[in-house]
Amino acid sequence: MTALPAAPGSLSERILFEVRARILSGEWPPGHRIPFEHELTEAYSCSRMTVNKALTELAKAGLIERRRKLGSFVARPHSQSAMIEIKDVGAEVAALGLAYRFEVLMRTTRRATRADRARIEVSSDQSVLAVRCRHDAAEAPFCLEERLINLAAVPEAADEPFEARAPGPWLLARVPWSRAEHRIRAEAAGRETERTLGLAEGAPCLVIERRTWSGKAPVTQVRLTYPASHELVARFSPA
Amino acid sequence: MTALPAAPGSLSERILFEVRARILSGEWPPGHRIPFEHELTEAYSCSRMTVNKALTELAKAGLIERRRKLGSFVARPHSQSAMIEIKDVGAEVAALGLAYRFEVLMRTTRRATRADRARIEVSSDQSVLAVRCRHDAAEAPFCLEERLINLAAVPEAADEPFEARAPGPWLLARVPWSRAEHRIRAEAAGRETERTLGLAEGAPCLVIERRTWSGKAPVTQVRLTYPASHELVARFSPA
DNA sequence: CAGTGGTCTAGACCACATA
DNA sequence: ATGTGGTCTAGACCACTGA
Repeated sequence: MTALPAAPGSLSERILFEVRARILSGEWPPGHRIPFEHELTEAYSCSRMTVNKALTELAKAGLIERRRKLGSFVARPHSQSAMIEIKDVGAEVAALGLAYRFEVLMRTTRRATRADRARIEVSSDQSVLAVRCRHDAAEAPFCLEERLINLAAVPEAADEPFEARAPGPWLLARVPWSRAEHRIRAEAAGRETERTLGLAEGAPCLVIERRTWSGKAPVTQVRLTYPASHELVARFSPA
Repeated sequence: MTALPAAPGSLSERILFEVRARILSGEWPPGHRIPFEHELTEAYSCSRMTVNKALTELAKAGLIERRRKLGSFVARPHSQSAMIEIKDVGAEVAALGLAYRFEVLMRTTRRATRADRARIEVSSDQSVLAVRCRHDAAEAPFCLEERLINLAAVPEAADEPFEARAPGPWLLARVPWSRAEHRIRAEAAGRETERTLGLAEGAPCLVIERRTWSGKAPVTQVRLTYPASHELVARFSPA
């Protein structure tokens, strides 16, 4: 085993970092059996719990696979997968260092139409609140938000004007969400979008749709439309 | 405390699930102090390590914040953030149940041009391999791949024809990556893209750019262009 | 059957932040 | 000074799985 750079904090973290470094550097390639727990216990002069904590975390991160009786093995990467973070629009603009504001363009309460029910899982006799917002960065249109809120799940929303806070953060502070589904795609701007965001005809837009549930109850569906200049960025390291 | 549904597996997992259920249900709202470790130790008749394991995981997932002397508190959600998974193109097509094939359209080795260096962090005297591929699903164009490979980091790539395996999986199996950066945006198709994917002029496309490093060395940069019909989908639950 | 990981215990010492 | 969490120990029992 070659020398390794110093590692941080606790002992179990150090073990985690050093094993991970050997995997990522290729010194321990996929399929390689890493030392048994009792061997690492000796190597680091510590108890098995400490080693186990590090290896359990590596296993949860998908870097190793553990098999009883056989040992722990460097995992073969299954998919070139990665994770990307999708932030709240206001926070996103603030992170860019730009002045943020939003304006509610439309706000209607209605029985769920057929189109609504395609967007959010409510029955036809339930009421939804439909909101359309424009988010601005540095006084320029930044994003169009089209949202449905299930009033059966969030009855207080019926009386909320969304003047101080945009619907997104308002809901976030109020309803604990347990599940979300995102869809991201490119789309040509429709007439409504062109007008609101000041785009040319058929300009490409980035569309993010998010549906949110609390337990089994659907809470909200939102469609965020950005001009093509907008980028989603994500940095990701394994584990 | 109200009754809770049965929970899985180990005791520490049960504790994790039950505390999380109370947070997600809103029974313990943001800012609420959850029981001290020694209280949960009593409630579950177990040792502190077992409780600590569950709470440490909740803290790492961002659901609670722990402060010495004060206790553990339900976190106020900072950003309406979520994670999305980006798979390998071949795996993606296979997951759709469609026949997959790919074709290498172009393959050139060259000293890094100015344009190359904007895409991947190499110096002007280093060589890169530029590859263009078309990925097909069910005999129809699915995705255009434009890739640069840093030959200083992956010299074997110079002699690889990418006939059996596409560059993505080939690299994945060969180079352990430690860091990746993704950018996702909408774009109007250029002339090259229109022709390769069979699109109309200026059709909106979803573009995913990924840069990958192994340690500090840049390995590859890839640009995947999809027609607008393509969607990225992600389901996400906290923790 | 033997050896691995999965989980838990009952204690311990320490750092840290409040009071 | 006190009480919390952060970490670790030195054992233990069990389940699984290959030989």
